[in-house]
Amino acid sequence: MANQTRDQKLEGLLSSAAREFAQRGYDRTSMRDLARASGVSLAGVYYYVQSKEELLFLIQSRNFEAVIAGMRDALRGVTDPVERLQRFIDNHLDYFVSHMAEMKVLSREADALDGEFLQRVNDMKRQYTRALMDVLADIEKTHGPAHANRRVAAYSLFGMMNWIYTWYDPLGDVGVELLSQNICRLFLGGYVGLPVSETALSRGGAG
Amino acid sequence: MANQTRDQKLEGLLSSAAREFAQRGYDRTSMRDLARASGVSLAGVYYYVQSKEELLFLIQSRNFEAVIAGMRDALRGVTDPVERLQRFIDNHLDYFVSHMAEMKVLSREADALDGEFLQRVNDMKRQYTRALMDVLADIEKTHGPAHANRRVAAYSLFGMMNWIYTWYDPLGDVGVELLSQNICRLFLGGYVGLPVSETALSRGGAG
DNA sequence: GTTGGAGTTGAACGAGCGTTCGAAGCCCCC
DNA sequence: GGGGGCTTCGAACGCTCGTTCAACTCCAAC
Repeated sequence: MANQTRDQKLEGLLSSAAREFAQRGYDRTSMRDLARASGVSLAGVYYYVQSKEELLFLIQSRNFEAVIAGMRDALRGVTDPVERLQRFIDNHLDYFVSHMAEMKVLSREADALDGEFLQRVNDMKRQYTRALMDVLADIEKTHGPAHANRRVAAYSLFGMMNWIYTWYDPLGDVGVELLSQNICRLFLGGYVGLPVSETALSRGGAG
Repeated sequence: MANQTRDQKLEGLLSSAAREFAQRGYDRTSMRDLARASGVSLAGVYYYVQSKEELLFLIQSRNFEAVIAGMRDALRGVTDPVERLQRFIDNHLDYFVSHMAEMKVLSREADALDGEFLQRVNDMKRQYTRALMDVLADIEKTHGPAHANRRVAAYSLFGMMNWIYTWYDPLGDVGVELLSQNICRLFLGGYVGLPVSETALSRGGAG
């Protein structure tokens, strides 16, 4: 291994920490585990990072920032609301699948942070959620009334997308393109495109 | 407090443990926290339970069993595939919302278990997933070709439903009936009922 | 009144945790 | 060849963790 700059070494530390956190979970992973995994001594880790919590924060915030920046790029100049949504979903899933460990940590260890760290990540969450809800509002304007509450729909879409950390295998037979297309279609048109007024969809008694 | 049977005390322990695990997370919650929360001494907890891990297992398996049993009850005798799906979703969300702490623990601490404990919970997961996929297969038979891969659709639906532990407030202005109706409609008909063949839904280049 | 088992406890154990720190290694520049 | 700032490290600190166990209380049965 040739010499690396300080930033490069921090990057490497973050990346192997993300892998460890994703595999064992944040709390079950010790700083000694991280040291071993990244080939530094235990004390050496603290030269790059002030605390274990900061390590988690850096993983979460850097990747969330990248997702948001990618989303803004992907939507820039696109005016058709449906295409905007499609790009939102594509960006999210592309980034998720190609940064599985980091995004698993971001999704699963959401409330392992405290104080200002937590606040800053939550700010990004609000920002990102707002962006999706704005896209949904545009879609409603052009494609008629929605079949569901906008906020419920937004969180449901995030649920579909983020839940993949529990089951999706990037090396399996479902490629990320198919995954993205499937989720996009599911969200926009449903599993079988059943009209909302369908009798069976009304709730209440069994009759 | 009147005298309680051993089973009732275990039940109470499990219930306050679920609350603590849901709030602080399994790993960050100590046996001393649980003792304090359930009004027993630290050693007293071990009279009812063999280990912290067994405590987590009992929370997960008992509630998962209840969800599965409720689902079988809800589907019994119902033949219309769409209504079967609706009841599957209703049962899942009703139970989830009325047992938020337990279900949050079940959803989030999925891989904190080891060995046989993990295996037994995973068996239930397979069983439950299989049941949903069978319902989806029935729907395809009666309502034409699906707009998405069946496995992806099943996991997406679980994602929508389980993700609620990150955002849903049972005391907020979205009641569980509305939530269930929304998710059911979203899954079956999509957000705005867009036909799958819609040009904007085809993927590929930006053009 | 004594016995015995169920329920409960305080105190302790060894282990592992996150973090710190003084000292050593390294390498470029004078 | 020697000074000086990055970088790395072994060793330790204080603390909390999950778990154990002998001893205690309580109360129904005899």
